[in-house]
Amino acid sequence: MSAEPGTVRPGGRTARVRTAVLRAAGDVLAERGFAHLDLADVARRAEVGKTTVYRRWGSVTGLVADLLADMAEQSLPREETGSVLGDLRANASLVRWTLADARQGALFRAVIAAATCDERTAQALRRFYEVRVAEWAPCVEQGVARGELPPGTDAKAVVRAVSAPLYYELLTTGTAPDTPAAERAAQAAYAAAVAGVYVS
Amino acid sequence: MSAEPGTVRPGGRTARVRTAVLRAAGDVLAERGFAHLDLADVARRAEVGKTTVYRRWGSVTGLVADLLADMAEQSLPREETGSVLGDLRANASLVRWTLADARQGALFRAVIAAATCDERTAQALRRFYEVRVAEWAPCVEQGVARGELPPGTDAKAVVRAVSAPLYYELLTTGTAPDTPAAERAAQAAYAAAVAGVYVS
DNA sequence: AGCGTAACGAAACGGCAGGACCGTTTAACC
DNA sequence: GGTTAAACGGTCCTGCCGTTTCGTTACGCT
Repeated sequence: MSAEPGTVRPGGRTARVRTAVLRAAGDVLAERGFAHLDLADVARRAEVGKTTVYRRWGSVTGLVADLLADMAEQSLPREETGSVLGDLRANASLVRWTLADARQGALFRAVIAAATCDERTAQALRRFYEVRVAEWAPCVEQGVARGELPPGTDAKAVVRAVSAPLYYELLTTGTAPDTPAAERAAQAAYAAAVAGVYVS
Repeated sequence: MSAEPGTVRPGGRTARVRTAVLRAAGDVLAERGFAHLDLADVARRAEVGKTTVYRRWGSVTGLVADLLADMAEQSLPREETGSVLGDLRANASLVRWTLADARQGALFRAVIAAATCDERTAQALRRFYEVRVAEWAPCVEQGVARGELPPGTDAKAVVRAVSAPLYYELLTTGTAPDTPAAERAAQAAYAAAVAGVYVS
């Protein structure tokens, strides 16, 4: 557990290797999918020794988990539109755009698949969503303060309610949701919140 | 493509083998998860030749797809409570119960993972949801007819809106949703539908 | 009941993912 | 700039997944 390679000596080369491998893994994921994610192939594309990939990441799920952690760091700041519905719309649009993106959409599908197999990946996924949800929760809290939503509304629950139908559509239809779907997701979450469904 | 084993001569032995293998596969999924689904292991548990499993199902995803198709056949009839909200509650409860069940919950996780890798499995999954959603859509249509929901409401969209947060919770937290979560899912879908979000 | 063949089962085979070994490079510290 | 060991990379290899082969069983049909 201790002495994870890459943590003791995070100098120039080590960081370069990590960057190259994660980039290559993203490429493979986007164009070939999770099932064809071969660590040797990733190593070849990254122009890195196969041994290194196996030593540092160990398995496909480990690599995907690290890729997710890397993505969690570069999170976009949320917009503020002045109203809850506007903010939820912005959030829905952001999620939709993320899922529609070739690299990110493929990554999410892969991550979800990997999380059902591997506990470490599942933890990474949970942490990612906690961060994302916590980031957007304030817009709901502001809405409560402004009197747009009933007091006691569970802010995180509302944010999750926006994402849920979009991910559900991605998984059940296989294609990323379109703009009207994002609009409906925001509207639905807003309507439910106004009705007091998320009052704890 | 033609001459799929098991279709030409579906007599006693062939059917027995299919039953035993599907049962064993469900057991392995429930107790070891999708990642550890080894066809040789399944064959051993089913007391069936390894060759047979590979010949008839070919791969892990193929087996999972068949398992899903088998489950699709034994669908429970929906309840009718007399009100849209009551029916949606019943639906949410059914979904929750399904996801909480050890065998079925594990199966769904596996199917979702497999669907992201394999196109045939993805098709099987879509067909399954189409059937399930179409089965529950009438309760929404009845609600429209009774004047509980605005005319022009997309019945299937409402039904999907009930399931979405439950599946989302299963995937992002790794645990099956609880009873209050199911209640919220039904309430939220109802509130959004009343607000006219799903009017096409 | 008896025949033909679809489907099953045991064992041997092959390819490849994943790991072991060991020499080489280079980051970190003085 | 010199030293140390952390990390990289090439090569070989081993174990397992999936396949092929061929003999056996028993289902469907008349």
